[in-house]
Amino acid sequence: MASITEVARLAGVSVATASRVIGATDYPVSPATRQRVLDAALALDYVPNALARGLLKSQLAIVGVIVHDITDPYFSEVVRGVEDAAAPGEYLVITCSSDRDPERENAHVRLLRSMRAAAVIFAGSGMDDPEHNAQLGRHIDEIRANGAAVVHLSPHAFGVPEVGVDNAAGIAAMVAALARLGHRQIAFLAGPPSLYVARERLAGYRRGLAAVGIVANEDIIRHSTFDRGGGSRGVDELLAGGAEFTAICCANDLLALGVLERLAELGIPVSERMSVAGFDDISVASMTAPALSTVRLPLRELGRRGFEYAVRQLNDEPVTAELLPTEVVLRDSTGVPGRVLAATKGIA
Amino acid sequence: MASITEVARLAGVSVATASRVIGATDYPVSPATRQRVLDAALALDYVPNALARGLLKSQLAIVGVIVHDITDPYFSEVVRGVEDAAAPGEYLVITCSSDRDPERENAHVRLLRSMRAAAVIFAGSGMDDPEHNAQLGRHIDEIRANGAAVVHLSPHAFGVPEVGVDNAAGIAAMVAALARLGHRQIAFLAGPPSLYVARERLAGYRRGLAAVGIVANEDIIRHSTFDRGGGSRGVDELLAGGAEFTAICCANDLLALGVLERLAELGIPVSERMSVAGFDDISVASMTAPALSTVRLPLRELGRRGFEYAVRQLNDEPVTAELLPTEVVLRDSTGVPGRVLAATKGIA
DNA sequence: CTGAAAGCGCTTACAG
DNA sequence: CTGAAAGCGCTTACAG
Repeated sequence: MASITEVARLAGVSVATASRVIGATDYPVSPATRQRVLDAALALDYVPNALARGLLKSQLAIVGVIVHDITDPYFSEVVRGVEDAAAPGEYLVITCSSDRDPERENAHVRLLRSMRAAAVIFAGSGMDDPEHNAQLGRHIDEIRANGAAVVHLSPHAFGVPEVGVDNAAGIAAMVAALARLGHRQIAFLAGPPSLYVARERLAGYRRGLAAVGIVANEDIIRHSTFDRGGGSRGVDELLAGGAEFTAICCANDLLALGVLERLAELGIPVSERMSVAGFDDISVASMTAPALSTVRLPLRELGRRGFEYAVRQLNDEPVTAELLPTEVVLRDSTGVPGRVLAATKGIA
Repeated sequence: MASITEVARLAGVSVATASRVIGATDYPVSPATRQRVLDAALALDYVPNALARGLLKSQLAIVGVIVHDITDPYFSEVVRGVEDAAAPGEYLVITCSSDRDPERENAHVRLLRSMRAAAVIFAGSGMDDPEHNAQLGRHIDEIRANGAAVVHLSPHAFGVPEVGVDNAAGIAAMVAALARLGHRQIAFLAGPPSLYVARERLAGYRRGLAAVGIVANEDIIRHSTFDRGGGSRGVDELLAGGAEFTAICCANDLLALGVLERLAELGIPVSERMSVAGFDDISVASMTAPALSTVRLPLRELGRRGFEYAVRQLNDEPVTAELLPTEVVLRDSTGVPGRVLAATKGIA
């Protein structure tokens, strides 16, 4: 691969001059000289060595995105947003699936530091794990001290996300929608208790209930993993619990998908006998049968804004945390409990 | 961030010695000295500068994966496989969503070259676009000349994938399965004609038909985009065509998902009146209603093997192209045409 | 407007 | 076993 030295030689100028036209700075170079350098670069198919440049600036034009799992539609959507925002500035994006494993997350962040990534975006929620957070905090301090940006898109150990979503308000809005349909006994599948985002959503559920004057029944609130399996198991636990409920509100869509599956296996018709609501509005949500009612999160936008926030930080521009709006999307998995129940009886 | 110079100073050794213990080479260093360097590195939270190292080797421990769209489950699954295989060797993976746009693809590959990526994996199929391929070919030559690896996971302009899947055999197997169910009029949604992988799959369809002695009816073969919209439009085109068919075989799952949606809108029951088959077995395939019959591709394994192939190339180990097995998975979207048709008539 | 030179943080012959 | 020094490919004061 041709280096700038060869370009300079071919153009008959010094490397300093070559660097000034390649670097596209506003440093004055005579038009004739500039053209000769450009011609030489083209002739040699010159591609600047980003490593050399990065070594000098102690920064590479890459942004790392730490996700739980890139195959989880929530995260791939966020990553796509980051990619889209990063492309114009010629940043490349590195994805790191951590599986919420502190070891993996640390290893990735360390590698990102070693490559002097310009920014690290934590797409997923933090976990309540003091030891891990201490280590993570040290990494983050070093990254920032090095002039790179750190952005969180979900609640984490060190506070509020720089760019996020109002999880509590979103869930509360769904609870309100369910209540408006007539539901009073709304179960909640809460996700992992150690995840800050799950805690926010649980708080939103309680707040939503309180807002419509319903007393929370702890027997129909279940913690779970944040995947389909958790939803499926949640249904079994709820049913085994014996308490009555006409709707299951889930802390994310993956749980709701598992609930839908399990309910189908059990022969319990949705929404006739049971309403089911998700949260996130991942792309599959509209493709299930019945189509899932959920709360739409502007996932791609979240990624995009997250990157833009990072760039502003890099440029020392003023930044303020922002909260993106959520929206309740009622599809076919939710319905009126009373009326539909009657219809079911009629059939049976 | 501490540099190796500071580590050396703190340990009271030369940078050469420090480098030798940090670099974990087998170069002999006395145990006592080694320990002092290790202690110093730990005390300073030393993270080696990958850019300096990369500048020397003209190679960074990153692997770029060019995908069509990271939010497409096919690709996120492949990327996850690459990530999993890359983690032990401390490689980071860069994802590039090109949207099958030559400009974007070129820009990404160029950036990957500028960062001296150790490997570039083309996850998606090549396109029949001579101008673009010429440019791409130049990039690939340069990358390889630079000692980096290039791997294709799907057919491309320059030949067969280094690690791939037998698309034609896979589709042919599905056609055989459909024929075994009794279908004789099997429509085919073929995807974009310019995509090499789509051509392979179309060839597989023809071969599968021939194998069971069915003469292909060109009226029920339609090209399309490779997304849900293409499937939906395909149904309309097929229906408008007037030719009879009892099954729709799709060149990928996304098309099949669109077919399922459109058929549901039209009130045509699957599989009672129409059998639908996909290809890829992306995770959603098992979650649709009815669950999609499809051909399973070992997507994650494809990514994993692709990376391993790249590593072997980097180490100058002997490599041979490999084809991963596919498997027909019959779920609920396919059924016997005759029998079910009769049942439908009985109801109607 | 142009160029010579220092230096970013490493690794690796080379010498001892 | 240890260290001094060159050099990877750039950018950027500094001098002219």
